[in-house]
Amino acid sequence: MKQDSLSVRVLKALGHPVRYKIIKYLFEGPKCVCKLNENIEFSQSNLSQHLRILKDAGLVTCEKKGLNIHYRLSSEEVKDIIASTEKFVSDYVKDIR
Amino acid sequence: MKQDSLSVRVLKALGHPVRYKIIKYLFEGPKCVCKLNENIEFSQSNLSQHLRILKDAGLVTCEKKGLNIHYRLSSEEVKDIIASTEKFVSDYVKDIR
DNA sequence: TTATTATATAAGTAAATTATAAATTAATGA
DNA sequence: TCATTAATTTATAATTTACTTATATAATAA
Repeated sequence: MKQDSLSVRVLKALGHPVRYKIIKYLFEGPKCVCKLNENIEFSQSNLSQHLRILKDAGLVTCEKKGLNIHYRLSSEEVKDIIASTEKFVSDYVKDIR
Repeated sequence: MKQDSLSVRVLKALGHPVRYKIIKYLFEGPKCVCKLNENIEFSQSNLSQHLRILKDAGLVTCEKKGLNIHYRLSSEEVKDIIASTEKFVSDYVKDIR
């Protein structure tokens, strides 16, 4: 049941447009916060908080490089979660609204 | 980008302990609401609202059978989303807290 | 037709989440 | 050392979500 609540945390972390976008952007490889910030429509502070949620869920890790901090997917398996979700959506979810 | 927001909706729907539990229970096959209700610690009304969120996300469908309503997974692909999440969690997420 | 059962909806409220702004920390360079 | 830059943390306001209670709907049985 502990396992389940960790899964819920992961899904919840992914279930927000900004965090989803960050994760997909990290598919390309590690990015520093300043780079991520260019793609986010909100404040840098807000980005930082979303990154912490992703980190707490275990989805990303980070590494300091001088003044910058580089974030990356913690595992290639993160991509599988996104892939299965997108597969499901494109096969079964009709675009109502 | 519309595709992405549907994916976010799916992930968000799954990212709640009650809804996650419902989905996993439906792995066994279709269940009527009264049966689902036995496994949920909250009110029937609350269950009903969670079911609507799952339905709006396209994760479940329902069918009336007399007085009862049976819910089922809309697709076997829903299981893949859960499976990839659990795989990730068991491989990479350490059990802090 | 009336009562009963199963489920959904509505309205209200408490709790959680999201975003902003301001303050703080840490690394680097002058 | 002081200033600058990158990022985090803290506080808080705004919004959203979750749950409860009460009410409504729809199918069936009496």
